[in-house]
Amino acid sequence: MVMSLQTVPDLDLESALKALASERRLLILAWLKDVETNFPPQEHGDPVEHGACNNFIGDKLGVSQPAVSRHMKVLEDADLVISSRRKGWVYYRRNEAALASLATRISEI
Amino acid sequence: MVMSLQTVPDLDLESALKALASERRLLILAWLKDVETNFPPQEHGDPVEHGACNNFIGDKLGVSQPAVSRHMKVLEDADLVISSRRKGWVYYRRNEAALASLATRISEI
DNA sequence: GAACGACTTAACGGATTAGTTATATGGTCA
DNA sequence: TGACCATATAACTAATCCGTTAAGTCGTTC
Repeated sequence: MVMSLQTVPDLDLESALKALASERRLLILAWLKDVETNFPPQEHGDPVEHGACNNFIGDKLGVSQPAVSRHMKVLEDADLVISSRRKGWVYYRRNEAALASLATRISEI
Repeated sequence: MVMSLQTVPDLDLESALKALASERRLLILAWLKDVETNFPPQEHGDPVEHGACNNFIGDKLGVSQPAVSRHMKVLEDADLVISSRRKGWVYYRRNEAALASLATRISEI
């Protein structure tokens, strides 16, 4: 797949908007802006490089683990976060390129 | 209520996102960018000043009249469109200030 | 290889959303 | 005033969303 430096052409506007249209998921994205501040220290997975792990997000969100899993799947399916698996944990970080592209697309609505 | 020239401070991000997270409503907003091109001529209500009337939007959308009414209510409740009543018809136009403000808010997510 | 732990999937229930048709409501105009 | 017409509301149904608990999967680690 080819993409330019500025945009993420195959970003699905409607699914991205649906993913954002949730207070909990907006919270998660806000927390992921500063993983070191918003989450406890992690043994594996650098907070800046890999993000925060599913488990910690769930603790902070105050919902069950399956609920977090699904929220993160919605965000990942919409390409707004990127996951990486390390030593049994799943870490999520923001997809800044897609988020920037989404903002541009919305400015054209 | 005081608002600056640039932003709409009381814009409810979540309800605006929920309002946008619908293919039909995205279509409506796109059509309202150019009412003269996208809708038949109207007797009352200037297309540029007042927008398009509920009835025409429904025809174009291909759903029942109550369905349009509710879509427009969602958009209006989210402050993304502005309605004006004239001679029994309701016209809707885009709220460009709110849409611009929303784009800014989303660029900060 | 067996136990453990993080995550996923399944199954269920309640709330919301989106469509329909039928029925008000209410302003316009003869 | 009375008929008409655009819109709004009501009532209902189907689909989706979001939470839960329980069970399954799979890699880690001892």
